[in-house]
Amino acid sequence: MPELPEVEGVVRGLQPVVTGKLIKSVDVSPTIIHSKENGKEAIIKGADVESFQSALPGMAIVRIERRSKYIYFHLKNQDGESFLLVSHLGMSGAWFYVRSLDDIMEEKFKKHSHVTLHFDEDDMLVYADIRRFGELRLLETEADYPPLLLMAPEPFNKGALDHYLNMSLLPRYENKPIKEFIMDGHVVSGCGNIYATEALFNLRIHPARKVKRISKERKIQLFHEIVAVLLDSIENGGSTISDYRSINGGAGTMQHRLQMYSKKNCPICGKPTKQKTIAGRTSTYCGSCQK
DNA sequence: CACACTCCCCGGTTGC
DNA sequence: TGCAACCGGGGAGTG
Ligand SMILES: [Zn+2]
Repeated sequence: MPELPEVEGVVRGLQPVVTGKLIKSVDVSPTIIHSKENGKEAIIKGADVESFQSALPGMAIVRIERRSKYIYFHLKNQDGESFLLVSHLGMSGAWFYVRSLDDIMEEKFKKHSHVTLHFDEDDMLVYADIRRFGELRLLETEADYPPLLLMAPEPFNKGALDHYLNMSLLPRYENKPIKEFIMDGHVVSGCGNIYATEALFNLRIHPARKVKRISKERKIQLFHEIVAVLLDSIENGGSTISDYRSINGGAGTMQHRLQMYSKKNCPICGKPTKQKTIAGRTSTYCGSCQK
């Protein structure tokens, strides 16, 4: 599952190879066309296939950046007008920069290639998504899709800590489990199940502890731990678990450094770890070490 | 208006 | 070998 570090890895992989490319045409898989015809918002969101497909040709990719778990492709058309192609990888999305679809080595991704941006006959960027939880949106600005404006600041930016502390005092959050709180994209950008699990374990905080039962000092420590874990993961290329792939199917090594996520035994005391569903997500923790 | 709750989107994986 | 249940990021809809 791509979280902030994994998306950062994808963006760093994309930047040198597709910045400056001019989109000549766009292919959409029959599967997606079929779903869209049945009224489903399959991958291509907020637009029908035809308008998405006809809008992109003639646009150039001028810049690529990560914002939370989203990839922003900044585009410019021939008249110099700016657009934003926003990509979220969902559970199983991946980008492949290839000469042809056959260059996608893993069959399960090749089989689920859904959107192809063609730059030339043998030069293309392919979006593959096994479970189709990902999304692509063509906007003029972020404001065209208001949820983007509600995302928490980037965790590495000044202001992110204060934002998080302020949110922790709101009625809607004070009774929430701390794990649900830090995984909420309106509170912290880009922290999903893996890194929330790690940060809480590293600080010995029980994932179900209520937000209001954590001191300000402890909350500050936790925020800094989340940042530290995210940075460590970025340095290690992210965690390659199940369907996450970096660009062109590459793998990270952070999964080998995880202490608690998907572990059977606690690395501190050796007792079997516990599992609890918090906010609909499986949460692994040590019942002895985490309070 | 704020909040709580449910549903949906999928297919690989798991378990009976 | 078959098949149903399970899982999950995050928006949208309902009450
Ligand atoms: Zn322990």
